[in-house]
Amino acid sequence: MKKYDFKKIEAKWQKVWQEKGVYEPALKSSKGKNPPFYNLMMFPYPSAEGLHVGNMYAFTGTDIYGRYKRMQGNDVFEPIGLDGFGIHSENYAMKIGAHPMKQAKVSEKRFYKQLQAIGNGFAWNERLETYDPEYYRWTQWIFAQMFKAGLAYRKKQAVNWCPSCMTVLSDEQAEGGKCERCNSVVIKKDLEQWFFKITEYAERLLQNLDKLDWSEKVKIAQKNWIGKSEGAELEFGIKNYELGIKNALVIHGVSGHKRENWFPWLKDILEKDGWHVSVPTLPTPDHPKIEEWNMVLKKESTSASVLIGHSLGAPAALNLIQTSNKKIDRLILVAPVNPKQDWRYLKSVYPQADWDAVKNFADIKFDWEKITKLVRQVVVYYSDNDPYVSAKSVEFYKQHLPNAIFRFLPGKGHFNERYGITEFPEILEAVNPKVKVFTTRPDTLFGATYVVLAPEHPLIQNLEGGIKNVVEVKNYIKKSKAKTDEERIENKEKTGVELRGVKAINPATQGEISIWVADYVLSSYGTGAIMAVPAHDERDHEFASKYKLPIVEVVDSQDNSDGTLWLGGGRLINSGRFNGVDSEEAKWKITAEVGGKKKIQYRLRDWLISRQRYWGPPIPMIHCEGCEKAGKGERKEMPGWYAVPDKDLPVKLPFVKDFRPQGSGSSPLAASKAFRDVRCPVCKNKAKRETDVSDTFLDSAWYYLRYPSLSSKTAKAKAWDPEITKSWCPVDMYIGGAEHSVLHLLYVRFLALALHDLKLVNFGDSKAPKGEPFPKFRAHGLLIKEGAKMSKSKGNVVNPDEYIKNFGADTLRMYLMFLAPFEQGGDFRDAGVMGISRFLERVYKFSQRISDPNTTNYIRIIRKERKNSEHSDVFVDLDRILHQTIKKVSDDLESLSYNTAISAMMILLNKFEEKAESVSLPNWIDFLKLLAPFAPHLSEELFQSAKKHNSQFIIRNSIHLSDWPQYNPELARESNFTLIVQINGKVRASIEAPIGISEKNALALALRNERVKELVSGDPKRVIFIPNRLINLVI
RNA sequence: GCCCGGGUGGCGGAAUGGUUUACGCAGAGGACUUAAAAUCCUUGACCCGAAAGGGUUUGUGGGUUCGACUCCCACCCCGGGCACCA
Repeated sequence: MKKYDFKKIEAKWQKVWQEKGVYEPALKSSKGKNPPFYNLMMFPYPSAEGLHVGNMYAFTGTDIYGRYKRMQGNDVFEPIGLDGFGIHSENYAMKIGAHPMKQAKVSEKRFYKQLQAIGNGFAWNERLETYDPEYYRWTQWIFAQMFKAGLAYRKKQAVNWCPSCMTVLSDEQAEGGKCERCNSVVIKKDLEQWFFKITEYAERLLQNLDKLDWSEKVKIAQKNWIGKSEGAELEFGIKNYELGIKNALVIHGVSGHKRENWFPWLKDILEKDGWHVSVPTLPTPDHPKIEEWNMVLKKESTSASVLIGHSLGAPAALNLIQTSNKKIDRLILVAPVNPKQDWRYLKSVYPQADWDAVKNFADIKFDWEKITKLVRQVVVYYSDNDPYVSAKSVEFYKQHLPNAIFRFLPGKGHFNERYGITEFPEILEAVNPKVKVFTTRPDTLFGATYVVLAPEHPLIQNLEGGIKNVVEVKNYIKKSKAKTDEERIENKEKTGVELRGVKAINPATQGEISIWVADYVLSSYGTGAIMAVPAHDERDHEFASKYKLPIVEVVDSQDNSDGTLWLGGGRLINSGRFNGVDSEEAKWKITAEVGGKKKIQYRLRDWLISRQRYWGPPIPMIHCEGCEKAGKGERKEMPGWYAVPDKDLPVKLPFVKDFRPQGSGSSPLAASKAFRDVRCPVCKNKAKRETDVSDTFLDSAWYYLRYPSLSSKTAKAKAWDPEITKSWCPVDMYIGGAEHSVLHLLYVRFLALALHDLKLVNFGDSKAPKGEPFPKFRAHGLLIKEGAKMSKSKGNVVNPDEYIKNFGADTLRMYLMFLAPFEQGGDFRDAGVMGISRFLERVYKFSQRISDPNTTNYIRIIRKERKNSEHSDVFVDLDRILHQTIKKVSDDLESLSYNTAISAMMILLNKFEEKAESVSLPNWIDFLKLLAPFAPHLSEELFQSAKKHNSQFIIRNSIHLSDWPQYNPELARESNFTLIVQINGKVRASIEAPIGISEKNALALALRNERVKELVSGDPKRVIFIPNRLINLVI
């Protein structure tokens, strides 16, 4: 008898399959006979010595499904490639002291060899590697498309920075605030970064989830990550002036007029909020005389607490203050002219005005000391391109008003209509500051006893003049910004500082409440400010308790018996307590009453694309300073920026010797002048290349689109062929690890939806919403080893090569699938491998027995002859269990319940062995077909040898291209079953009974049973009969 | 803290509200062998019992039901994800 020589068998068939192209689908021909089925597994990243058994687990599970689909008559496409760009591979190269570009070639060879060895039905002609310039050319092209569509932008953001490795870290690498590699504490660093606007797609990404056939836990993870909350945005007024009179006076400049500029806008808004605003037209706007102006202004100013002076109105305002000798809360100077310095100049640019008159203003003598005493706070707005105000003038005011707040707003010119300034929110802020908060519980507004701002909140700077403890506040902000994530996590105790001297107004109660700055409020979520309701929010409660802030409970209108305090005169709204009921009605009622609005917030942040690393696709962007200055650029809002033209792609990653991350916060590529310095694609002057590379997740966000088109004629000219994409996408089945639940799987979906909106792809049928790349996704579980997590430090990492060498790929594949449910993951135990090894050994032996004419008499019996045979009962039996197994295995394959499918095959083999002489060749071939997806090599070998012994079965060249066994319910039907007899719910007997027995007959049968007779006397009180299962007698 | 997933023999794990423990591993007994390995056969939750049989048992406690691993409520433990998201 021959031995099961798996080494020989596996090598032989792998070669044949590849030569015959068994796994190559008809990608290009649109008239492929079989329906296309795109079966995809997440491709591996080569960041270690070789493939991990976890990869093997995932790939095998996917491959089995693909093979099943192929035998069901689909044209299955199952490609493989390497996600070889990125930090994982770069770090590995550094670790072993290699250059990533060279190491990539080494890993490539090794990984493909291993991938070959597991015997998957990969379409080897369509491999791709993300570091191949022919691939990343299109990754860059996609980036450019995103930029052109306004979906890529730059902003400054604090990123994770490891001071010891001197590099930026991704969030995944900065786990728990510590560097993954060197364990040092990660700090934050502000850097200009590229982002993709994934937040714009938040709602669609969320809505579509319901229509996707995905593992539930992954959908839930994505939902949580997107983090939609519905709530309200409410405005709290701020009182930061001592005089408390809502009365403002606006003073225009030369030829200014109250109907011009932002004056009407400001007046309108302030008056709605109960202010009195006067914007007088001064008597001689084109021939300004200070005496005349003062006369008019004095009348208007008697009750003003805030003075606003624009242009020449600024010195007018200053003069008014010193002559009227009255206390003023705030003085706001917008583009303040200094006549002493500017008048000759003014005359030259605006000759129609009477500038000799303006000269009068130059003679004003300012008593700076007096002014400073009379005005509590001065705010000055100025810009860089103001033709009437020189830098010297600004300097002049800075010198004499050292305590004023100077706010520079670039590009605003002279702050009038000529520069598009008809609305001026910054000045509104200064006159009448408000703070917006986001809350999901507006119904608790009556319990809001203080307001908290994030340290980065811009309002703090605005209020500076009114804050009495500015130094303390500034110190706090500095400290919390320097805080590491680790400190924020470990130092759970909340800290904060009150902004003394300013108060917020609770819009429901009109009561004054304190304002705090505290780092338990995040600047990146909502408005960066909250209303604190300590009675109904644990975090606020903790903070309020620590700083002795009032805690006011909002109670139900039916229940105010416990002496609850009230702000705002005891208005009651319907609301719950700490974790109590909150009614939707109350929420929106109060929101409307205080003039707030409904608001939807997402937790999702924009996708940070830049990496200051070497091993990735260079971001294909060019920055031209000349164009920026001229206000030119590919997109209006980003002057100076151009995408690299398509014809210049790819921007090849140069080989640089020192690829290690720099300490400077820029990529190692920045050091290469040859790479960095380019010509502007538009003005042809000197310009600079972006030197950051893009995130690895961008590489893997579109690979599935490239695979089917790789061997088409258009592969060189296009990222993908629209025709091919249309027939092969979306992916029919996608399988991968749950660890990619949020990042990879969300990025791919986002990019696909964006590409769909840009009309760059067009797929999606009834299976899923348009543009969704993966209508069906299943997450596999995690493998552990002998009850413990696999890790290199423990030395318990399973090396798949070893098992393939000792037991064969088929055994390893099958054991991996048998040890636990695929989607759950399980425990790899060496002892368990033996069980499968034995099973395949037995399969091999049984096959030998069938093919040996000396040991079997009935092997060639076919159906017709069997009917009259003396063994016909046995044949019926065998057919029955075979067809039951066909059903079981088919159903289990569909639901990826591989472990139970294998167990069913074991049961079948046991039965075959028991009745070996009666097993027919067709029976046996059906068994082999069931086995084929799991043990592709062995089943092929035995199938081919069975073919030799009987030519009457039509067999195509490979078992993997043969038809899946047809389930016949007639043959699977049982004739008898075990009737369970229960008495009072307890099993007392089991009797063999025919299927379909009636209740009456079943009862009679039960009562005839000896055991039952002993226990039952007289008629049972009640009989419960479950057809074909049990009968329960209640006595 | 929140959100998932799970808790069944010595172990990995099966089980449309209907015989708990399929299949496999380990164990015990036997056959073959000088012997061992390999292979094959038998056995196999626990307690009482010589046996027939009886009782107990799916993390804990309750509930619904003729009947609960399965459904409901409360709690405990383990694994994973998110984490000051207002």
